[in-house]
Amino acid sequence: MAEDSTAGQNSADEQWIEELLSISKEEKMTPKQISILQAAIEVFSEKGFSATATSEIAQKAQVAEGTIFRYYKTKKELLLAIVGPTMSRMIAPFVLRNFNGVLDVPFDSYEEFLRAFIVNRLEFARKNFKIIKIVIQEIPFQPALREQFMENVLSKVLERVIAITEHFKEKGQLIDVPTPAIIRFTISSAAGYLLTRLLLQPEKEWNDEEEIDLTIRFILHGIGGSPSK
Amino acid sequence: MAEDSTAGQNSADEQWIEELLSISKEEKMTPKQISILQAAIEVFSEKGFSATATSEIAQKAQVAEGTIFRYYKTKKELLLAIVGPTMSRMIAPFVLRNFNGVLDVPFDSYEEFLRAFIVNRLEFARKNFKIIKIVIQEIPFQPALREQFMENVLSKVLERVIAITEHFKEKGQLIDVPTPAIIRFTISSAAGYLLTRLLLQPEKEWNDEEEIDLTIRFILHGIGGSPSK
Amino acid sequence: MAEDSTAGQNSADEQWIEELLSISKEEKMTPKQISILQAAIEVFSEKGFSATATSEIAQKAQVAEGTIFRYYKTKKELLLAIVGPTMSRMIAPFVLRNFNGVLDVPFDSYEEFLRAFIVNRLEFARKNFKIIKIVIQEIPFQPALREQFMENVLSKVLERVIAITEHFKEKGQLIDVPTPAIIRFTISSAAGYLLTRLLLQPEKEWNDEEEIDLTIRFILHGIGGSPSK
Amino acid sequence: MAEDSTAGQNSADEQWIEELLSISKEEKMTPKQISILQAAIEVFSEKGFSATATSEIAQKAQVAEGTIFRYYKTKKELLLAIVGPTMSRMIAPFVLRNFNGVLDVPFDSYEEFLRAFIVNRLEFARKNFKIIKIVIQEIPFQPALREQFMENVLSKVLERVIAITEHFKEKGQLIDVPTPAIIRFTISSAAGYLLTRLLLQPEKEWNDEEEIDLTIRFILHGIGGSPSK
DNA sequence: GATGAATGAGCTTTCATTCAT
DNA sequence: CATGAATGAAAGCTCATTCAT
Repeated sequence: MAEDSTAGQNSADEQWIEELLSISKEEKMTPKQISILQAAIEVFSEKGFSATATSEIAQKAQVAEGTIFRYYKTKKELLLAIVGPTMSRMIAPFVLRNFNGVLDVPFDSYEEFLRAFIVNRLEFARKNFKIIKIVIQEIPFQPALREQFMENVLSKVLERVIAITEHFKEKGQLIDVPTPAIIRFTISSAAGYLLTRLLLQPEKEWNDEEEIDLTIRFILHGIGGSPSK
Repeated sequence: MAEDSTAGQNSADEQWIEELLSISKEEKMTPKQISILQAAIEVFSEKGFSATATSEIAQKAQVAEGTIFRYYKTKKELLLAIVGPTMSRMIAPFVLRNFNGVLDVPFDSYEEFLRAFIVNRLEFARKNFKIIKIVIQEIPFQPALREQFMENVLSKVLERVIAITEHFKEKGQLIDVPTPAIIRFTISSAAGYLLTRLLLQPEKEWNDEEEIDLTIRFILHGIGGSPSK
Repeated sequence: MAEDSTAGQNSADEQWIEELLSISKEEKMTPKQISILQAAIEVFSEKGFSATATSEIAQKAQVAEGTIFRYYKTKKELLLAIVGPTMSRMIAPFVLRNFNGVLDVPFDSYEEFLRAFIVNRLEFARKNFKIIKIVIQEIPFQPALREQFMENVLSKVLERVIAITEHFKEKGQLIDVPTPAIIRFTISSAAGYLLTRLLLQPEKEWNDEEEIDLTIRFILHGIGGSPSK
Repeated sequence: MAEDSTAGQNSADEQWIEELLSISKEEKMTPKQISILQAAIEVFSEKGFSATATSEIAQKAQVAEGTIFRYYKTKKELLLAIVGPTMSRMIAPFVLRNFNGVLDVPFDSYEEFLRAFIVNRLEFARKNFKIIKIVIQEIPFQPALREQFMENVLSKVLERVIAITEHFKEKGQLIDVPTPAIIRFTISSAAGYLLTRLLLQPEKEWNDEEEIDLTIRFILHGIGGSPSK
């Protein structure tokens, strides 16, 4: 329905709703807490974690300074509260289909997988742009974050992606190159598009479908011309 | 050989110490100033600019805190003094050969260009790893930095790279895909290798020559297996 | 009687505590804020504005240093908060009787006016001695202060005093000398008494009534002996 | 002589020359030292002693920072070096004629004395305006200064002025009022003119001769009209 | 729960003073 | 003599955190 399709195109500012929903399954959040998180996401992504004053978050959240510390013992804990759940959801599409240990690859071709992967992560990145920016900025400086990322995100994603890659290698859809390299090529190319699309030239008019097609074709066949022929 | 030609380009980068310290160009730097810069690079890259206390820089540089401010009026000025010259040197290999407006492409094949480019930038990134990390971390938050980067680095590099790309497109060595996309694919793939190599898995034993070969082959021909068809 | 009428004017000044603390007018002040102001007045008048450390104010006010800056964003703002209201009250007796534009001179003789004026300002100066000292010390160096003084205090007082002076000149009670000179003579003589009384020889035993009588007689008749002939 | 009278009208900025001459009798000053003093006078009078940085003095004097401390061990010593000699010269006209204890009053009338006194001190104040400003500003805060002023200046001047006053009281030229009061009246009136003339309205066009006449007439006869007569 | 006044450690920056050259 | 690099104590100010209300 129109409802749904437009919902998919929701403004980036509403990213928190989705986030909150996934949290609300665990614990209820008060409106104050929600606006604290909203404000913190806003200011952290704009100024960086260290350069952000809790007083500014409080002001933007229309909340007393003390209230922030009622919910989150320290400023760092507030950071983790924002970034943790989003990191979990980064891997959702990879683990969802992997439950009960069955290695099932629901794609007929690597191309199909690639397209689903890029489209899906583009959507995710669009919705969680600010939080992702925070994650990337702070991972180098927050050991807790890096550890969580390595253990809960990267390793699980890799595990899954390795399986998929080798699945298609066996099917002959991928050339016989070490799996880590193939994964690196794929992710580099996909991430290159996402970054250009959302960060470097966000205001440019993009034809996503076309660009994704180009990107996939590149991943599969490269950019080398065949003049020899 | 590619080895030699890139080595020739490297020679510009090899002066990095002198150039970073701008000894050969503007004024001499005192040992104190040098150790301030070194300490600042160390701590900024380790903790981030905002989270770094000038007192820590002073301590690491074995210098009184006031001494820092004799050389750099503010902490931000110190940041720019570190980052500015390095940004200039990021583009050195691109502008060097572009002098007097002649569009000369000193490579017979795109592959040759690619190899020279990757080898050269890998060397540069290895030597300037910490500073590059600082640049990447602070560009989103320091308008002065972003502006300088956009105007002095990115635009000049792109201008040159566009010329090179279209040169090889005309020679039929590259497929007929919009130039921006080709550049994006190339840079994504190269950067993907550099990041993995230096940031994500720096401790892994890397066979650079082999990996660069793989990466170039990927850029030119992709990872799609042909036999499946 | 002069006594009564000046007492009536004094009543405005007698509220100095409340008024300085602006309790009756704008907002309530906390005890901490009051003791900050009191400590600041003390130390500023004793050491001068520039030579006063905020840490000393904090210590004297039994308050953490940060608390000062909760109430006053900068040290200079604290100065203005002390000095501003007092400057306003310097002119109170002059504007009070000037309401609704009517030029009324509630004194039968210049002598009566003089006595009321000197008594009233002596009282005011006695009560606000330290603040006045601060004002005088800082006016040459604080443009904001000087401007405020010129526009809000001096011009209004002069306007009123000119009117009074010309009123008594018309009545023949004052000789025909340019009004600015007359005002200068009067204020010099009155201020000369106040300064000697409060600043130069504060510990001397003063018979104020007698000295004021002498001063008024001087202003009116000078010190020239008549028998010279 | 013409020499002398024009020398008396020297521009205010050359006040230091006169000062230096009076010092040079004791010890030679180097050009550096002179420009340090000049610069210090300038900046102290403009910003106040405490708010002045020695670095600014050095800069304005075209001298290295260390040079200042070669001549004056501390910043305060520099202040005293400026202010001390000038204070001595404040009393010059009073002590000059008082040598060998003879009480000689070289004036036939108090009026004559007054005129000489005011003209002379106006000239002095004009030449030493900036230094006098510094003296007045810093006396409240520098005990050393206050002590020197009290002992070396005020007491000697008073001693002399008391003698003069009583001389003319005996001659019947002054009314029989306590001498301290008479002195106060005289000095207040004279100082009132000097301050108005040099500080409050320096840019106004003044007819000094006329104003001094008015002031003297005021001191002697007051401003009271004689309508009753 | 929610507040926001209060804190004090710590920040960046200034500055009088020293001293090797 | 003169310099100016170097110092480090102290300045003004910020900010994460606490706690009485």
